[in-house]
Amino acid sequence: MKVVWRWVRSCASVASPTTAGDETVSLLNDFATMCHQRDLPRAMHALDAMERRGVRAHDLTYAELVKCCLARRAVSVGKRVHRHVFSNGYLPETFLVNTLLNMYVKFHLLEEAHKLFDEMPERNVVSWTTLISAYSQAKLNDTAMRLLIGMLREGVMPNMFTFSSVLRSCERLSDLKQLHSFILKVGLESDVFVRSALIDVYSKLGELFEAQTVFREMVTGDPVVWSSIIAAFAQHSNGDVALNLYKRMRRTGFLATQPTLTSVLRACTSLSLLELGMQAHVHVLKYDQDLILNNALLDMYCKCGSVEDAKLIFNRMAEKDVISWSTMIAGLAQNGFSLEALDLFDSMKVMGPKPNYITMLGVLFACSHAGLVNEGWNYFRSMKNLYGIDSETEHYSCMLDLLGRAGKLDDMVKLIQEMSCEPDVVAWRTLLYACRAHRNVDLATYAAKELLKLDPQDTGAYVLLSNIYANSEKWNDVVDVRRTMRARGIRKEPGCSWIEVNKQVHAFILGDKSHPQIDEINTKLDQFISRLKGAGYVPDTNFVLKDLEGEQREDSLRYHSEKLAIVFGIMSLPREKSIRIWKNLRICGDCHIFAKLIAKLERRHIVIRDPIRYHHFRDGICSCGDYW
DNA sequence: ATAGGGTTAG
Repeated sequence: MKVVWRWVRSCASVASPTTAGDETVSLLNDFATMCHQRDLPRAMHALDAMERRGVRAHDLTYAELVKCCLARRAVSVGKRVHRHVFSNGYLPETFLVNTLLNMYVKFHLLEEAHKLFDEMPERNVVSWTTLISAYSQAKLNDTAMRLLIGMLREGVMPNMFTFSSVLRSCERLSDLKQLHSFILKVGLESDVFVRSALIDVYSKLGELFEAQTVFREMVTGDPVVWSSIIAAFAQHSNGDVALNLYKRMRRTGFLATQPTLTSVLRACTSLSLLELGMQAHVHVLKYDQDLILNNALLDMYCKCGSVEDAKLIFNRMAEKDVISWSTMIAGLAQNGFSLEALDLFDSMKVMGPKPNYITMLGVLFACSHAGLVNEGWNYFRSMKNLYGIDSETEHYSCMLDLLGRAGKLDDMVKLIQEMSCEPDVVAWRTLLYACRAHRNVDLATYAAKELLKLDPQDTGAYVLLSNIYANSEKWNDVVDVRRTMRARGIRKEPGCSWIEVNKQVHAFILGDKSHPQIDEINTKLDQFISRLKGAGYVPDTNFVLKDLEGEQREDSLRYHSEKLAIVFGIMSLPREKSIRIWKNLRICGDCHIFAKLIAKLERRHIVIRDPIRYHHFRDGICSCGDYW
């Protein structure tokens, strides 16, 4: 192939300025000047004249022209230059073809790029890398990986550019390990682009430990490598590690950029650290035009239970995309403002972007938590027609939740049967929850069995089933379930509540007495309980898992972690501050009543965030309307 | 002539 290529090039008739006439010389000079000045119209005019005379310019000049087309986003002009460059059987230098290749890639004309790539007689590392990076960015990962193999087969050695591109197309850990050792062998691991890509991909494949190892081997500090590792931990619910890394990064002397701040906000969000999030907000103010950063800020305020601040930001944002709207709609719904969420969805239909399937999850959630069964059905049924959104399992789960809360167990079964996709763990679990709330033991048993078929390790299924039996006093069945759990080595996750006081997080775990002030908290809790009992509080033992009687049953409720956290909050925070608690399990009915009464008794605003939603307790009532 | 980090739901 190489021989033919040289031969063709030497035979092509090229007019060079030294042998051509004066007019041709000035024409070519003009052309070169236009190209360097990026004057596209006049350059193309000169090109017309050159074609009429059958002369051509130097390949370097054409490359300038192609870059000019790229900058002006002139697709058809670019294609004309492509034709001209290859006219009369002439084969341009590889760097010029690479420039054309790059142009097609940047115009997102992948097919054209690949066609040109196939026709190239000589392909160097830049040609391969340009194409690989194009496929990688288009998420056509298989093609990108196949191209890397083709490249190696032709004996072209990948460089750091190739690796940092192709790594992002690595979907299997085995491939990644192979690539990684190849990178080590050729000594490219110290390139900062390669390092940040390695961290990214290990993180994407859930290998945080490996990501951290790659990070630790960094010698020369680099802001993007820092940002990659911080994002890795923030995205995998290791908010505390992410925040510590961020502190270290700042100490090392790197400034907070938009991506790092976004990850910091996400970490604050997952840890419910409103105070710290507000501190980060101060830094965000520098970048108030950054859409992604504003979206993260919006989410932080919603998730940390401060909808008012979220609304202020939402209304002030100059640019809002589908994520901004979805975040705000879901945020309102989760905080108990379902009707406001649906109003916002109405405005979105008029003046916002097209809703996506996540937006619809927020809308259905709002209906579900407001008990709006008919509205929910309407939204669910019209999704496909109005917005072309297919119902995924998540949408079915929302609908099931809606029906379950409304006690429509028969409709739930019907919906599960007509699902277009296979019912998943969440669907069965939702049915199980509804059966508990509405005391349907037979259906519950069926749902639990289906659920355990899909996932025999589902702790929740055993606990729910056991609770349902306990609620209907079927103690023998309770014992059975617990025996199965023990046999399969399954343990109930202990209830855990956290509260932020003076920028420090205090954890309360069921049965754990390690908090330094635990005695004081317990005494205070006893006082509150007797005062509340005087005011008519009756502990609701329906939520006790154990087969115990009287005092003891009441006792195991007494130590629920959220009660301890509430009492600690009342003790440590001034009255004007909201008591914000987040917990790992859903709040039980007894703690819910307790929180309502204590909020009234102590004139406090209490916010409890569970894995699904928020409860704002104020003056004896909760924003969820006792419906959760 | 070719390469990097961030946001909604689950």
